[in-house]
Amino acid sequence: MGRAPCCDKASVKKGPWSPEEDSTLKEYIHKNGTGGNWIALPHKAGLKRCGKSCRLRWLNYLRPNIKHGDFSDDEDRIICNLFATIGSRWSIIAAQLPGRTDNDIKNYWNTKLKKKFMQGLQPYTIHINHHVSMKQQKEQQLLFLAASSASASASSEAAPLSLQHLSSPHHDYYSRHYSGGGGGGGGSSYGSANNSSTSLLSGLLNGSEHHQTMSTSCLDSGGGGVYFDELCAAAATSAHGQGLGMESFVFGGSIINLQEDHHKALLLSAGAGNQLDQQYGAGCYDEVKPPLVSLTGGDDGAGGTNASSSFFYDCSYSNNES
DNA sequence: AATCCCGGCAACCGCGGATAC
DNA sequence: GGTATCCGCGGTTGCCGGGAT
Repeated sequence: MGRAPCCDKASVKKGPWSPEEDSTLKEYIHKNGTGGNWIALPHKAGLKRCGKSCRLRWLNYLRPNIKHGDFSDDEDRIICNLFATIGSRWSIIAAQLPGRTDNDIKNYWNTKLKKKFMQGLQPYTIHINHHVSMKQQKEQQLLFLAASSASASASSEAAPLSLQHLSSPHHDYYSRHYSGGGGGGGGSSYGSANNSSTSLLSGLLNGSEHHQTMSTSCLDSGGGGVYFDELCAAAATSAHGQGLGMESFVFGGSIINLQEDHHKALLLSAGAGNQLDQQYGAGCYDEVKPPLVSLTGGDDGAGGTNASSSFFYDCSYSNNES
């Protein structure tokens, strides 16, 4: 059975909003609020519009403190970083940019920023070597995009600061345990994408071809924002072969031994991501035996922790130019 | 000057998830 | 637990204006 339409399409007006409609909607919401029901709102306000249309108009144009156009370099950087981390989650990206709407950012990305971003992009291919679910394939595509985007940034003059560190890695093979702040509030897939992209990023920057089996454990406590810088810091540090010993990592001032304190490490990584903001360059990783790569992600420290998903890939990635 | 093409952007559509009943 | 409804999101469409021919 199909879903009932939210309004009578024959009797609602479509197309661009007139100034009169704008002021009617604005006045109504200022006086009465949205009432928590967008479907009923146009009727109450005396508008011949669909509730969804009213909602969109209000959120994107009429509500206070909306900014349009003139994206700053900082905003560009944030958008690029977040896109590389979580993909086209425009609402999450918009949440990091006060006054910007998801639609605005989406349009800006599609029309301008993407081209800027893709300049200098190296062609890479990821080969999935065994059957994976559709969801996993989707994530894999996201990882590819994230890795590609990050690679492009690393070679661009306008590269995000965090990514400018990513060059000439010292080791022949990276197989590490990353811990960084991930995407809070969004669920497991963000954590997966974040951290796997970090791994792929290291690999892509490292050389022409690698084969890994990746086990991605995702921790997410449903907290606040997305902190790609932490991932970059972790990736940057590992790319330069810095940090403490290979058996341990620093997190929030504590030295964590991964072999002995694995569970604690996971909890910490999920709950202390924000501390990496203060310890920007402190990479958090541990070397494990190839071909197993264990990746953990977390959020920005808000709320509790729960393990939300775990899955495996067997994939290789190669630089098509080599 | 007229036409075509293209980029930018506002708005719509359809889907998935959340919630109410 | 099942169904209906609403909300929010991301993808897509289509209009409009400006530049090129």
